[in-house]
Amino acid sequence: MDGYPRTLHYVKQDASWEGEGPSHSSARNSYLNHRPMADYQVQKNEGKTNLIINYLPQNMTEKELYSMFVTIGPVESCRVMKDFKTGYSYGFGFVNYSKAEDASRAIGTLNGLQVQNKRLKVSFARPSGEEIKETNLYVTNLPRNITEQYLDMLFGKYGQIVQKNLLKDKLTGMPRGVAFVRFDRRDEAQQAINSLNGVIPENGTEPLVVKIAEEHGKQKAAYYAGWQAGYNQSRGSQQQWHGEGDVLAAVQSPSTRYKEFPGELVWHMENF
DNA sequence: ATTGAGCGC
Repeated sequence: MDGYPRTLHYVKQDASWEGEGPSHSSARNSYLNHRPMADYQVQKNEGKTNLIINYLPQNMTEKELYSMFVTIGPVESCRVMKDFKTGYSYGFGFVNYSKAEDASRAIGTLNGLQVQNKRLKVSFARPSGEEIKETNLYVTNLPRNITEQYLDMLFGKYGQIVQKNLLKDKLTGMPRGVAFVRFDRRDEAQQAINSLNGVIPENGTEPLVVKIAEEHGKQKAAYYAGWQAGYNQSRGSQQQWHGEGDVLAAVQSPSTRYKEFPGELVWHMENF
């Protein structure tokens, strides 16, 4: 028990929330007309100043984030989470207000705001702890005729699905039988593993494989993207890399990488 | 073999 009531309330929300364009439907289902919001976000918001901002555009900086949120009120600190070495943004961040009323107002006015190709999600940050780690599941051996609705049916009964991504073949557009399902809490994800791993679904023939998604895969992607950005910048985008060997060799060789990608910064009022 | 980015110093 984390001390928070699990009852869900319903809060009005723009019906057409999407993380990106039509081809990216992963975030869609979590943001239907009435988005469930846990009690602690509705009731116990007195004294809460710290917000988590999801679906930041890839190139949004801390300074830009600050500029956007300081329009509501004084900001104590502001950060975009990035790969430490490359500076590659993980697409989310935190804004801590000086006053709780401003945090509430920021949710009211900035949640759902379209910024470039993304729609920001603004909500109260939770205290970090074990119960909100390892919530993202990697699922394989799904039936090839799988739909998002069926994914919801399969996984939805074990907890609140925050986000899901049904992977499709790039050429044919057909489901690959692979999906990611992110739950709100660790125990929900674990319950889904316990109940569904090794189970053959009604319209399937193979036993599902359900496990915690690897998170270090993204480190490599960040490295790759960060290196590519730096490389293209210094070479005027004229040359291409040819393979992963080239990338790793370049990253590991002595360079000014750390100057080009200073890593994480926290912006405070005194920076302005 | 694992996406885009939902919990950090």
